[in-house]
Amino acid sequence: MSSQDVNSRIIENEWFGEIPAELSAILEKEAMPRSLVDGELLHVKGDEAEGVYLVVSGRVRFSTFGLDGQEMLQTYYEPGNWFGEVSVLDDKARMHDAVAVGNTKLQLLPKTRFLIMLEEHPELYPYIVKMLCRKIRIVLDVYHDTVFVPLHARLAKRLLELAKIYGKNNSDGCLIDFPLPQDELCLMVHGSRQRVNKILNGWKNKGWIQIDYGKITIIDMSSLEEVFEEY
Amino acid sequence: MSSQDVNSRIIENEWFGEIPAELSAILEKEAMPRSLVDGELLHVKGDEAEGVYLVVSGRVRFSTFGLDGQEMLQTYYEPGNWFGEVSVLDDKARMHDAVAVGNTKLQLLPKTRFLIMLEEHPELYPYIVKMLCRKIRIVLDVYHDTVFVPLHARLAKRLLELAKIYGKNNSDGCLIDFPLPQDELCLMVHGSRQRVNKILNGWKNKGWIQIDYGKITIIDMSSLEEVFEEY
DNA sequence: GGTGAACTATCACCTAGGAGACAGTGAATC
DNA sequence: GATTCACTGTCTCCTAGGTGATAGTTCACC
Repeated sequence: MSSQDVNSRIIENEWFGEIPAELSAILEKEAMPRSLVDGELLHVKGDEAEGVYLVVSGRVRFSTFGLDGQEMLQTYYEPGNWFGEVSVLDDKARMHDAVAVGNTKLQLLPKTRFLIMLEEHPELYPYIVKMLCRKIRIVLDVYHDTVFVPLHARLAKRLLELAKIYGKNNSDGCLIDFPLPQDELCLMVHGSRQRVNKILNGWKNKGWIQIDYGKITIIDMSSLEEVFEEY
Repeated sequence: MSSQDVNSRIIENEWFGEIPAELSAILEKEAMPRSLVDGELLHVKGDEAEGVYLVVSGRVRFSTFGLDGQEMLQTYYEPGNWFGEVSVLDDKARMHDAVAVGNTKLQLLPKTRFLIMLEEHPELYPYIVKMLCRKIRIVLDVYHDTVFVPLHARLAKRLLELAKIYGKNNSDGCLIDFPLPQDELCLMVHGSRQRVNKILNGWKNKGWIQIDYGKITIIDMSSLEEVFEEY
């Protein structure tokens, strides 16, 4: 809805930078390295939490599945992001499947070490709390959208978000510099490939976007913004 | 999905009891009374947070709206519950509309007082953190359901949850002792009145539930459980 | 005990969007 | 430069579930 919301999901992948030096120092120094090959499963929904992970290189895909095997892509974690705190903080099962995309290096800070760190540095709590609040807002926002906002508007919104995270401006417009086959986009907005393709082509014909093999370039941002603002 | 999940939304309305005596003492003593008449608006989405509220009597309805005015009911807060922490903790806008149902008495603990209390009692942080984690899990779970789970299964799930919260066992079965016109149920599961009615009548004909004016009694819990476990 | 408001029950119809099938096209690999 | 595979483009058909209209019930209140 508001352009404020548009930013929210992006920040999710950026909060690592906000954190006080202490925490990132501990994370980077004390964590144990962990390597995954392309497609390797880090954990599945229901697993117990080992700890908190920092992505060093590669990418981690976070998703859940319906009973019919239908996937819902939650997010990707990129180098510099970290993830997995919720299950550590509340000592409950993981809520997503996590899979490496490309050969991936992580740093694992074990659960107990993370919790001890919090005890030793209670001044970190406000940061943790703010992060959790942000996650609540993000999820509520996405939930709201999937209930109220039609597919084409969700798609527009998601493209704009991707552009903000991965966008590279070039002569044609803003290229989303991320491997983005349309199937992938479908999983993000939870629509069928056929529909998503049709909507994208509609926009292409209007000159709003450019579609290449595995790449999308946004030519007319403001038209896309209108699409979801007026859904 | 799992019966674990079924409980999750209930706990949301029960966590007040888990909180250490200090916090509830402060909340109950230092908060300022606030009275609302039936239907009175406490705040809307986008408002700045005044503080944290404790429900003393009456009920508060939390919901959001789509552009077309379509309502989505998030939850009710009952006497003993408190709400509104997220916006206080992260100092951002409210995410829901809050409306009094029936004449309602609240206690308001102003934002600054709440934050000072946290500074003075950092030992409360773990509780706050766990509560936020629970909220994340609840919202993710509901989100997952609305994406993957068909209406009839969501409805079954919701009825069982309501039965756990408001259920009173009597000779017929488990009466959901809460003003529950079918429109209300529709807002909760986000389905149309006609569909919900049809599904309910299907179950009535199978003898699983009993439908009265504004009341539903669950006769056969396990059949309803199967409905959403096998959706 | 009569009237109106709130609620339940069901029609018939409509629409968004999912599913299957299959053809075309770029791109990677040998 | 031919083969294969991943990806895009478009059909056609199908289904879940929304909408509108309308009638019957229950209740609350005068």
